[in-house]
Amino acid sequence: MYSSELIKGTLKTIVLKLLSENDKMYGYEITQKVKELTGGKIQLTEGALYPTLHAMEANGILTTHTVNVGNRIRKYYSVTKTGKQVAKEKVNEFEDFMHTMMFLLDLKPKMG
Amino acid sequence: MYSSELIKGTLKTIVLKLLSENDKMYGYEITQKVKELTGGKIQLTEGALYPTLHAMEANGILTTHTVNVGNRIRKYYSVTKTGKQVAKEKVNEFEDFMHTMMFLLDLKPKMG
DNA sequence: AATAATACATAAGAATATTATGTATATAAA
DNA sequence: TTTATATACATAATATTCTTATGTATTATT
Repeated sequence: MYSSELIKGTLKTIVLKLLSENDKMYGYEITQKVKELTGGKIQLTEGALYPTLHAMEANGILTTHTVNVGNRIRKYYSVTKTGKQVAKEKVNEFEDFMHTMMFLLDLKPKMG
Repeated sequence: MYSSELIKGTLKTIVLKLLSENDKMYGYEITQKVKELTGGKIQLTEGALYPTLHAMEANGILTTHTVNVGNRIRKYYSVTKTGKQVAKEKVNEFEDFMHTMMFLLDLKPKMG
């Protein structure tokens, strides 16, 4: 598990990337998939995930449809056309940022 | 310039890395160095930087000495022995995190 | 019967950053 | 010469984002 501050700001990027590759996923499924894919190193909390999903739906980035599975509710999220664009931009921005950070963190001292 | 949420949580890592490679730097110098090294893509704000520096000093990660340059004050920060260890850990953790994120973001869809 | 897993949601509080404001000197431009 | 920009610190109000806690409810496991 990474320190919480490290992961801040990456939640939307992670969720949008996953959703843009799997045409529908529900909240709990997203948490499990991320946990599985990262070997438990990233565990999304519900308190962070659900409000973010709601916000992205309100912003037209995601759409939902609710399904009853037995007696339980399952709310599937999908990226809209706009959402796909946002997902691409987010991922591109993050990759750019990672390169910048790699440069910064590998930086040799510049004396004087 | 990156979206602000993207940079959240990386401030300490950036500052500690820079300070662990340059045995002393002052706040304004740090903002300028980061701006220069990232081609303006990361611009630390004073409102974020100074409180963080103060906190790290209070935690024994940094030490300071103040110098008068002309009639202006300049407060130099240096990493302590503890701080060097923390810097290494922060950078290592970030590199690990970046690899995890690269994997996640390059992820191919797993249908079914 | 009790616990863990599935599945949603929200509220209180903590942490971190943005934006705005303040002080003050030094330099460059109009 | 006065105005704007750069240097250099600091803090307060606000906003954002996350953690932790709480709540409801079903299903599966021990």
